[in-house]
Amino acid sequence: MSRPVHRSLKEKQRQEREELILHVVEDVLLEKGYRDTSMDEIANRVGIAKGTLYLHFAKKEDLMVAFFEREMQKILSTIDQPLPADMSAQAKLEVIVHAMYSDPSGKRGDLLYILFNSEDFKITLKEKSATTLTRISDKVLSYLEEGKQRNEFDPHIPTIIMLNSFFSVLSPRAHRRLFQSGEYSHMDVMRYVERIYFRGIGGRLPVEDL
Amino acid sequence: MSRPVHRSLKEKQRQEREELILHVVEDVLLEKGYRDTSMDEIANRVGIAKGTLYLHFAKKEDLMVAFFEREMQKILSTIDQPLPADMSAQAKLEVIVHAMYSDPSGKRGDLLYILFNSEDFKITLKEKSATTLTRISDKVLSYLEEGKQRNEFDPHIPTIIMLNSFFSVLSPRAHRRLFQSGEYSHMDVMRYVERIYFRGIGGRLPVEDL
Amino acid sequence: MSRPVHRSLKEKQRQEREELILHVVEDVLLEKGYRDTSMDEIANRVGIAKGTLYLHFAKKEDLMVAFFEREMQKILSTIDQPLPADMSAQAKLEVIVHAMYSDPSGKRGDLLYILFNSEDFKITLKEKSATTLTRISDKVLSYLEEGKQRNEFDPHIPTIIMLNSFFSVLSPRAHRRLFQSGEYSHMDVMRYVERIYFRGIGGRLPVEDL
Amino acid sequence: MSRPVHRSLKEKQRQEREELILHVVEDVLLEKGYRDTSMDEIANRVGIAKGTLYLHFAKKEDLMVAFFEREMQKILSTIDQPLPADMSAQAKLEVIVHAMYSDPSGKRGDLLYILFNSEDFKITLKEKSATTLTRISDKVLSYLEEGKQRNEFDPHIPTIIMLNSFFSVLSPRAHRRLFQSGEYSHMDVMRYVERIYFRGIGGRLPVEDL
DNA sequence: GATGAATGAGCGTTCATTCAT
DNA sequence: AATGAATGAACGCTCATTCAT
Repeated sequence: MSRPVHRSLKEKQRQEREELILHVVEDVLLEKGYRDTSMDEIANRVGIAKGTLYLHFAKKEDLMVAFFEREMQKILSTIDQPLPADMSAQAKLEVIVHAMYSDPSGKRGDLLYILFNSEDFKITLKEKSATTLTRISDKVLSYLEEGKQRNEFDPHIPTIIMLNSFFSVLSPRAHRRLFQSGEYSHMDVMRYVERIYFRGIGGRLPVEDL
Repeated sequence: MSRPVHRSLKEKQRQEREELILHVVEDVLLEKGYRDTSMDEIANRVGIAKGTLYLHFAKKEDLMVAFFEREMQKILSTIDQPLPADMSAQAKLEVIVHAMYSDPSGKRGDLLYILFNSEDFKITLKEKSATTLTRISDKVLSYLEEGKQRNEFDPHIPTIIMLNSFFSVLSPRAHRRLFQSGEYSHMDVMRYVERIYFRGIGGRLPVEDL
Repeated sequence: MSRPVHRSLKEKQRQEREELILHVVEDVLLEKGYRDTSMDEIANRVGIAKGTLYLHFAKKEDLMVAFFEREMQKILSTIDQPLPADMSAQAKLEVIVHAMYSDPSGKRGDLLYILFNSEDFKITLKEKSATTLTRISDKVLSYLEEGKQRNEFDPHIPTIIMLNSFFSVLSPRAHRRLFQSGEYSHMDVMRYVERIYFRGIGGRLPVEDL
Repeated sequence: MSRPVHRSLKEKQRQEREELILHVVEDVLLEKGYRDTSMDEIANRVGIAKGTLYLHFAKKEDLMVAFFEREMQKILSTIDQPLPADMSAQAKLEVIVHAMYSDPSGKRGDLLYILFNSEDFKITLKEKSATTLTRISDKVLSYLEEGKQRNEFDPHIPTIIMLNSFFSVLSPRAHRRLFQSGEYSHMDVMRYVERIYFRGIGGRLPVEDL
């Protein structure tokens, strides 16, 4: 029975390294952006030879796709759970906002930002991992529709425009410097921005403001 | 006394060419994005030698900085005129929105988008041309403050957060596909997004919605 | 006394695997040529690890040398049997031609072709396995000499030139497309080419042509 | 009028260097074969930077195609002149043989040999420069047909097989070592091989042999 | 000043070979 | 003995920058 153990050990090590690689990718992406992230630098930082990197991911693009796919899966797994039917549409959307943007460092949001804005890469990635992205986007869309039907949100604004605004206004990249300077916490900033967005689409104000 | 004349003639030609170069940069940037814009292509399209390009701008980055600097100066010159004191803060901000994003083609907005998103380039650029950007930003900031004092806008939201949201939500890039698909006009989209933003910060709804 | 048995068992397995490897090499060589035959592919097709391949052959080149060496040994063993003394020199040479080039598929000829033409590889190979090649070549040489003495072949042509021409004109690779297109059978082509060669060196025409 | 002069000077230098590059390509190809000829080595031997090589030829393949195209054009220009109608077919073919294979060094033949045998490269090249190659081949074909009609050559042998044999038997690569060892001159070897070929296809013997 | 030929560091990718297990 | 993960030198190619003319 030593074989399976051995194999799963190897497999475990492999996955651990893959994790390590993806971790480094995250760092470098955040520092340098997509185009300036070189396979050499990733390999060096991981502490492996460049060839080894290619044992895990056959192309740079594959590596990046894997990275973002994983990132989006994390979000999806958080938001894919059914929410109570009596929950307001806004509350449901707030759950999604937190899944997407509320990690302590604010990295998640920055990465999504890079994903959505990385020039040429964007197109390819969207083709390859459209599914996961679409599923997230569809979820948001359905809650926005629901909110309009329930008269939570302004029915005069096209849902598709609400959807686009959801992703652009809530992206924390824009607000990055604020919580990096320490003036506001990441959480504070997100709360204010949510308030702007939801009031903007006709939603209610948080209780504390009444 | 022929020297000064000669020199200013030369100088005029020089500036004309610089204009031409920056014009071409706009085209190529919009077509290909920052990273895929090569010095070769710019020189070719302008009809000058690559070396000549480097007489005007010592580095690719300098060229890009100059381009965006000029772009922001255009905006600044439009919004720098004093507005009637009895104009509402929101109306004043709408003037700025239109200066920034409302050219018929939507090019301006796309360029600002490229500017704000061009990976590593962004950081450098902000260092070099912070002044102009700051002056635009200060203008927006002062109108936001004014609006809060006049009770047009929600005083509970920090102005700095309103400011950041102003730039992120109103960026038309996010909505690009919408008016490129023809579903909505550029103007329609901007109107809806403005509505979301201004209502979001506590502003009034446009008259038509009352 | 169990050791020798064990060892010879191991040895037998080893040789069987070596056979298997060389078989696979044949396939891949024919499909891809020398340079595009990778150690990875060979190991995969054999079903062993790449490291194991290197236990048998220390370098890619060694593997190739071994393969061609064996190929030539096969030819040698066929042509090494003594032929009837009253057989004409031409008939004897035709036996060799058939040993070298006449397998149903035409594979043998293609392999010799690859051997003789594999760019840099050729030189090294000739050094390492000159012996077997020389023995084949000597056989041909002796029959050519014999034919000249018996007045079968033109005594004015240096035997060494006859020898070189023997290998070049009879290589079926040159004629490959012909029998691959189906216009002529492999056998037809070989017969015509033999006719050209033997008449060329002064030999008789086949009976059917008289 | 200095401009045209200047330009043609530049152009001249450009062509001179292109010549130099193609010369180096010839050397390296003969030494290492197609696959082992690297752009780095070519550039180094020419004494220019790698990038400069790419100013002349956009891809390795283009460089190789250019090289072989030029080589074949040389042959074509020699054999494309009309020959006297009363010349025998064999004499006409001998003109072609000399054009193809009779340079003092025997390099030409070796290069054609590399061209015809360079594994993957062959296919691409044949596509790109099929025309020139076809024109040479057609010329040979037409003379062979002519010879058969005039009863110079054996009408029982298919012309296409004569054609293939023409290129394979007369390739001097096979005979390289002979004249490299000094035993026979390049010219001697070619004369003997021609004799074998032409007698082989039913042609007459040279006068000296009667 | 204007040119554009020349440069060379850097990129993503491959693969024969090694070596810890 | 057998494995296959790991290596790293080498490849073809690009492009911002320089510099002789």
